[in-house]
Amino acid sequence: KTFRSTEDPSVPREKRKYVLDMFPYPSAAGLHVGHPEGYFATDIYCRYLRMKGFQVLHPMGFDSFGLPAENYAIKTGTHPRVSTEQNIARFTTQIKSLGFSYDWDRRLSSCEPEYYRWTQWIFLKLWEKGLAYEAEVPINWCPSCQTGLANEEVKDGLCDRCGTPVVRRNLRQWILRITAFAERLLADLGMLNWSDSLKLMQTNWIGRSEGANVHFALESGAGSIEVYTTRPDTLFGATYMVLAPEHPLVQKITTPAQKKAVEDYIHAASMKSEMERTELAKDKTGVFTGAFAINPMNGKKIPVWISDYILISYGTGAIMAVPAHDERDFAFARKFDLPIVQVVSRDGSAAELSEADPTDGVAVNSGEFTGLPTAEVKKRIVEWLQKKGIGTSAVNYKIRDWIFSRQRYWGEPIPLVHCPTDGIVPVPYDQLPLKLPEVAKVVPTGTGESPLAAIPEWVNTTCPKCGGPAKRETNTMPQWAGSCWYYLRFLDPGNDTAFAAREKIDYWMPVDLYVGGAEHAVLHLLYARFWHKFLFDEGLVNSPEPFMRLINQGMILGEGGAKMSKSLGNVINPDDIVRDYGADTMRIYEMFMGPLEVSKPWSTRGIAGAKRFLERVWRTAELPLTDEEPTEALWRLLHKTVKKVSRDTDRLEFNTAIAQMMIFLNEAAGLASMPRKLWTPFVLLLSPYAPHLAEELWEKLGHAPSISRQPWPEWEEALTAEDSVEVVFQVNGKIRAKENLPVGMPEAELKEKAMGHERIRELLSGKQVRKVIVVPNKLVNIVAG
RNA sequence: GCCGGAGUGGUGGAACUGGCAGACACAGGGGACUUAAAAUCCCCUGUCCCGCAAGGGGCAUACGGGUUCGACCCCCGUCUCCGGCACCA
Repeated sequence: KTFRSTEDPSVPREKRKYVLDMFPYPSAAGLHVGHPEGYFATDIYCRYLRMKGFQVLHPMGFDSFGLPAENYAIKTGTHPRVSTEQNIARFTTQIKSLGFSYDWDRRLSSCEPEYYRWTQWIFLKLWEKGLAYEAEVPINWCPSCQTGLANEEVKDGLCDRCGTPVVRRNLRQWILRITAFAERLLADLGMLNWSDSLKLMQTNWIGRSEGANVHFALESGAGSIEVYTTRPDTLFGATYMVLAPEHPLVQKITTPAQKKAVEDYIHAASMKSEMERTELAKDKTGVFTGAFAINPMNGKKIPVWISDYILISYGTGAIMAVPAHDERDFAFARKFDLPIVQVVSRDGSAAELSEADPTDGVAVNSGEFTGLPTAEVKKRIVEWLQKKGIGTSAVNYKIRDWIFSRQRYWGEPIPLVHCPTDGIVPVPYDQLPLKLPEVAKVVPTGTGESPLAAIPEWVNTTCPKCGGPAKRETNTMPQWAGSCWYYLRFLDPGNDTAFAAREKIDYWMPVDLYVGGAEHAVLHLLYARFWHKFLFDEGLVNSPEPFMRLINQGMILGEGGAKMSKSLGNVINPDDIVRDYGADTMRIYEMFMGPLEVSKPWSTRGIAGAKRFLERVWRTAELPLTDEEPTEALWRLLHKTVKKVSRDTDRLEFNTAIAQMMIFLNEAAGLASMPRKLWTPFVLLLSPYAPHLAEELWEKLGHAPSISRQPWPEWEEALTAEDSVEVVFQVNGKIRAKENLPVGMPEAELKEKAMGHERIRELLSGKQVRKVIVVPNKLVNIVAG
């Protein structure tokens, strides 16, 4: 069944909602119970919104390019399309069995040519604007996956996908200039309704820092070394310098006596894997180049070293070392017996340091700046450097450009051609999609090149510009390319003249609610924001950000609280749950487990409880219906329930909404006959949560289908308020008595009631009343001693 | 190491803005129905102490302090678990 969503311009913007799930990668393992958790949440929310009169867009698709399919294809000698299609069919069946209200007419799959045509189109736009460039750079190479990886795909020196240690390898790569957007990716986090922890993760990943670039003249007079520092205030304490082994100056400045040692070191450093570098982080290594530079502040001669603790890719690839105030420099100085000079002190006195002290304080040993606080010294030294023309303030980011090419078959071909006369030439837009060549099976090359390189009929082509012989780019795009813009294609999936019509983008975008796992914090969620900002700059979309509100659903853990994993044998298959308990029970159970964002363990007992609740609903529905008025108490309880379920559903607090429905049912189940006036609204409240059951109950009430198109019930505020409350009487903050009193009793009267209470009088006898605090409708606290 | 988040009964969790801690469920105990079992329905269920009982009192939201008439909630310190980053100058 499809819940079609259409654009209706008469619907005001605030009555339209785009609610999106992260589209799944159709793995061979099939759906996992964790998958639907987020889908249930968005589905309940969408059903609720539709009943509240919203126009809702709620699509589903598949992120279907990727390594597992290709690896499986290589192993079995088939085509990845075959297993991908099988997996998609299985996922679709599974998803459909769970009762989601998706608009299936908008289904898309990122590996289909009609889809990746536009992924290639956007890539070409990036290339035209100079945001995609080719370079031979040392990259993270996974020997098992036989492909390069982006920085974001390496965790603890291991391949994020297969856990193999990553090695460094120089390869020609296509790279996207995400760093050009670093400042905006950071600043615009402010406009997003995302969790603070997620925003912080992106903030840290972008890693902005402020400091200065400073030139240190070489003693030989042959130029200078430029460094980046966040602590220009410690310039007086710079007692040596260090270059990254790959720094271009190394060759120029190394003295003949040191040449051999330096070359050996560079060779050894280049052989180290990411893992080795990380593990050896504590033990510093390095070699003296034989050259010296001059500290511009005090004119002292300082030695220039090389070490792999300096990264060529950050800042200028060179540092001034201030061992007194930087841990790494301190360790290095200790190891190689280099001088340590304190230039910042907490109390103004200088003493022997036993470890680096990076905290702010007051300058010491700093010439004219001595005695000034750190912040002031920073400012003045940068001014001084600027005046001298040897330094300037600077900003740096940790984020690197995005290594965008993969040496694999199952991805979008990069639509560029290498021509001997014209260089790099784009495939013309009217020739997109540039389709993957049909192959019987995928064969890895083993050379670090894509399997596409081994298909001469495909590689050899003609140059679109000059018509001469040329070669196709053989790298493909990474898994993340397709997910950078799929939310836009959902708006207009059949469009063959644009990735989406502008009026549809204007109608729906940006996404109002986006739900998915937290594992994409610095991958998909960063990449998609980058592409979206580019499209925004090009005037192709209407918003600077794609996802206004984002929720990360918590993980569903195994029965004991451990992560579900094949090796532990604690994986729950949703098919079994649907078969044994039904989709509605699974929906209710997963939503009742706890807050959406929190990780929580699966419980077979718990799901039995959810089933019991729905069975009880069914039995209650079998009570004879009457048109009589319900009792006052039940009528009030109903209004309270409508209010609470509405409010909680609106806030995505489904667990407490379900609890309230249980409270209502516990009362209503005891009746001898059921007033329609009571039961009809309850069934409506239940319908987003248990749509199958609710649909049946709706018909049982004598209505035509479908309940999903009925208006959401209203409540009367007056009926949700009690007319009396239990007011607590405290003596010195301890509860000593309670009394049922009318709502709204004035403070003076409450105080009188409390003071007059027999038990309170007893406790107060012989004591002096010092103070009485009255909180209307809540409590009276008598302070006495 | 750095940066986050969390810690509440036997279990999952609830508690809105600092105002009755433990809603709702699960598990457990007792009872009804039944030849019996399942299912269902009803009652009890944080913990310790006093009391035959009705009842009363103490202690309890990781731990130790603080602010407040009053703290799961705010502040300081400690511990544990989870997540992220990790030579970023």
